[in-house]
Amino acid sequence: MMTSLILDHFIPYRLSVASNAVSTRISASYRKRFGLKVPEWRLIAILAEGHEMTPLALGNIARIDKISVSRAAAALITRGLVMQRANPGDGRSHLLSLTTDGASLYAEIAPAARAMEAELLSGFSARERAMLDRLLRRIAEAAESR
Amino acid sequence: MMTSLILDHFIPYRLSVASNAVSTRISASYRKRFGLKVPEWRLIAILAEGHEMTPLALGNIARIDKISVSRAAAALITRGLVMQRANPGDGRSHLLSLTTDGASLYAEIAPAARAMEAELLSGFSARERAMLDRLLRRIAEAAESR
DNA sequence: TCCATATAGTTTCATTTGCAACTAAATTGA
DNA sequence: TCAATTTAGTTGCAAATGAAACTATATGGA
Repeated sequence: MMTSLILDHFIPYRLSVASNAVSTRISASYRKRFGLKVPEWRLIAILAEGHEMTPLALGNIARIDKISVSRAAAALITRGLVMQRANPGDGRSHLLSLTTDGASLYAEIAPAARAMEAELLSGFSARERAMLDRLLRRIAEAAESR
Repeated sequence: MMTSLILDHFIPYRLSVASNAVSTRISASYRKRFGLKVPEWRLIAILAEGHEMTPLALGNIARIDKISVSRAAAALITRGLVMQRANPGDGRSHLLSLTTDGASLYAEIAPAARAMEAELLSGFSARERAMLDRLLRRIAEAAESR
């Protein structure tokens, strides 16, 4: 295929193409198999660690803005996957955690997610995976600073 | 910051975070300084190579679906940055190219884009940049296949 | 204490995006 | 040759996203 010189080695473009390709495949799978959107899946994955958490804390960890956290949390609560209780330390927010249904769903999704990742990275050596992980962290950090 | 174990080293997540961070910064800049959305910028960058091209060809190179190509091209034509002529080989499509205004705009944006990329990658060695480029290509290819 | 300001989270509204249906031209094959 | 199918591109409509306004609580300082 023909390629545009400037775009072709332009890292922001490469990043976008790679991210879209990966995200399209994986999010379609979350959606089809479990009825979850990406932000919902992220909240579940974080809450699965077992710590109660406010929407704000969740958003910070998941890198999701507060509006999306609010919507994702509302959807998960409606589905009975997440529950909330009053936050004793701050009346403006609630503490969120997984229900047993949420935990069961996570137990199903997590292996599927790992399998998809493994398939995606099947051509990569352990060194290459680690390198990719580190480079992505660094570039995200650089982009977020300032 | 606290991190979620499974998410933290999950490559699709890292990819999404990095891409969003980079894209947010860069696209805000395209938008503010030149009034261009990302797909519009991509079409311009490709057409700046000098070859007339159908929307289909543009979309394939830019990795943009045909609807977005159509909308981006329409916006660029309205702004007088891109022109079209009948495609002698196929009456269903047109051949697109930059106008002189489009070329001038590109001449302004390209250095700005390169500068932003340079800033973003200022902490990366040449080897690391090349590695990132290659790893991103490979993972996109893996995600797109099948 | 109590007012002013800041923060957490939600809701509303406008914009963006994406799918599906559509038009028009090209291709295939009987 | 001409009907059936495929392909290029656009448009209309519905869903998703994001910004700004809003509610409720918390915090900081006179």
